[in-house]
Amino acid sequence: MRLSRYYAPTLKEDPADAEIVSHKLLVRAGFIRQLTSGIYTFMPMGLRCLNKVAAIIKEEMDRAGAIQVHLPMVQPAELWKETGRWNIYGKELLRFKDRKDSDYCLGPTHEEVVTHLVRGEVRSYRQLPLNLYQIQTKFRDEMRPRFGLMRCREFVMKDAYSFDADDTGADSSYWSMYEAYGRAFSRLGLKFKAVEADSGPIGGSFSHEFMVLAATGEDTIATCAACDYAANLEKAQFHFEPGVGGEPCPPLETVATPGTHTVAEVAAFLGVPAARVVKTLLYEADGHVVAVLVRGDREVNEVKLKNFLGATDLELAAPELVRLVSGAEVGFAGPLGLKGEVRLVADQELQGMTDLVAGANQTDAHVRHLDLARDARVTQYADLRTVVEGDLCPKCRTDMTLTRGIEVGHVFKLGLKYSKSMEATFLDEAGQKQHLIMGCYGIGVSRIIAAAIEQNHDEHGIKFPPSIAPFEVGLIELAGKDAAVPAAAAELYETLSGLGVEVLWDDREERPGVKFNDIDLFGLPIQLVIGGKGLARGVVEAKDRRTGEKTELPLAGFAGAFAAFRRQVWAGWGLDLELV
RNA sequence: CGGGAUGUGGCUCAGUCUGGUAGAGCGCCUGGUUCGGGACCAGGAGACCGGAGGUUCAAAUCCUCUCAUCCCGACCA
Repeated sequence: MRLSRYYAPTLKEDPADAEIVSHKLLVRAGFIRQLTSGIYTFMPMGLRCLNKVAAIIKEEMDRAGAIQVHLPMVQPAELWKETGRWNIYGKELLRFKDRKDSDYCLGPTHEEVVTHLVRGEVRSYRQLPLNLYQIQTKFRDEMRPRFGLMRCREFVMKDAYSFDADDTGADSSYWSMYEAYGRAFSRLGLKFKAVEADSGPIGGSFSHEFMVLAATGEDTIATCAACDYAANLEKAQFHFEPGVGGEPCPPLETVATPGTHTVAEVAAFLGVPAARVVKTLLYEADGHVVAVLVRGDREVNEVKLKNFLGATDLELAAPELVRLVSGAEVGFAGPLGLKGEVRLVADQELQGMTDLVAGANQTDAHVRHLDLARDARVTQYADLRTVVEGDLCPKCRTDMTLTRGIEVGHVFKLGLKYSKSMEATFLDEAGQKQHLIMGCYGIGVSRIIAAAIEQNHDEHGIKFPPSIAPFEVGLIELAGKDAAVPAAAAELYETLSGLGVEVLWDDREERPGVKFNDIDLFGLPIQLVIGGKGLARGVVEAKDRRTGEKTELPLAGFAGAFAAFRRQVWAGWGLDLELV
């Protein structure tokens, strides 16, 4: 492709509304333009990149035995009412009416549609297992779209849905997708990690997220350096050593602690470590008030709490409710003397602890010398806190570290949730009616582009892994007055095209600096520069965008020399040219 | 949905406090000189200052309403 005739307008300055590097670079390099909040146009370069990513994912899905379909983006409300999600999905589901005043929505996901499709056609266990996938534009009316392609309202996603006759089969479908995802992300040139994820209220099943490691990630993951344990912080467990138990302490007493609302303030005021302060949080779980106790230096993990309580709806109690239940301003709630039916649960670390400080359920007062076993009526102890750096790995008891990640894939064993609500059944070998066991598997195709850039860039621009770069080679011609150069560049372009290499040929009448900067910005993995001086010596300059290393390739026998250089560039990315 | 901020040529911004009829850099067009890491000179095009209403002799500037975008938070198959 001749750049002079292409459409890839670049910008010298960062766009004002971009915050993170991938967003800035995608706009500057002319890959995308925002149309409105969370909705982007893919320009030629961006589209090529998107297609590259999609093609690799498609190949790996096909290899894993999934079959491609294309499901409608516009979906009737009836299907969503069957599963109850029409009411529970919330505002993220963009709803509208057609001319006949019927309700519709734009598909944020396609469980209803595939299940509907399959229940009409699959009747026998002989037709199973079945795995259908699509690569499609989804729409979720996010409250706060942000970060360019990272969190859009309109985005491209690959979603697959498996249907199995029995649990063993469903597990096997799950792990087959898990493996396919690993292969796909490797081929995409990403540094990633599969982590255990919360399976939510669907229950009983399991789930993994595929995270691209990057400091700007929206998720935090806990990883073990020694073994393969890795989990989303929402889900992360740790090895717990029960304490030896506290010494007996003096009787409970109430002390005035005026104006001390936070744990830090209370600890400082009373001169005790934060770990000896009990943090009491009041939650509303499905309409019931629950008081949750954790050590003052810990954070409640709401996912763990929700799962422990078996609640579908969990949120921190509003200030008015806190005042009603504790009889005090926010900041002074404690385990003793809460009013009404309040369930009292505590983090396991507090079990057996004595001589603690806690809120007194009176404004401006706390209690000290609290012995939970002696003074309070804790219903249950459980792991309710969020993992922190240095907690021990639940598998091998090594220190864990916390890192940031971008979720680019999620595999999920759904079980019977949709097949039951939508009556998707088949006849088993015994002629018995059974519900299909489902799994769903998503990959954020457009988000992968942003993730790849977050992971691979420098001050000059993007560094694309060769497998997803819009073009593999950027060919810069530096003509000057030398009429021989354009001709040589044209010949080089033909040679490379003949080898099946995609080349973006900068044939513009621009100064060299402009060309170098644009090609760096685009992030094409291989740069070739042909100019008068090199041509006179019979060489082209080649640069590896990732490392910045330059070498010269002879024009005589160019194909061979290029092939070697190319293989080396791919290898630098951990990619095998022949396999991709 | 709460809190904060911003809307001025294609892009990045100044001007707003203290009203007097719009400016810079980049980009674009023409000509010339340049030509291996974002050139220089000369000339030029391009903005009803997000929108509506109001105050005033006079509004980008002050007031009211409204729309849009971004940031923080809550939320998140």
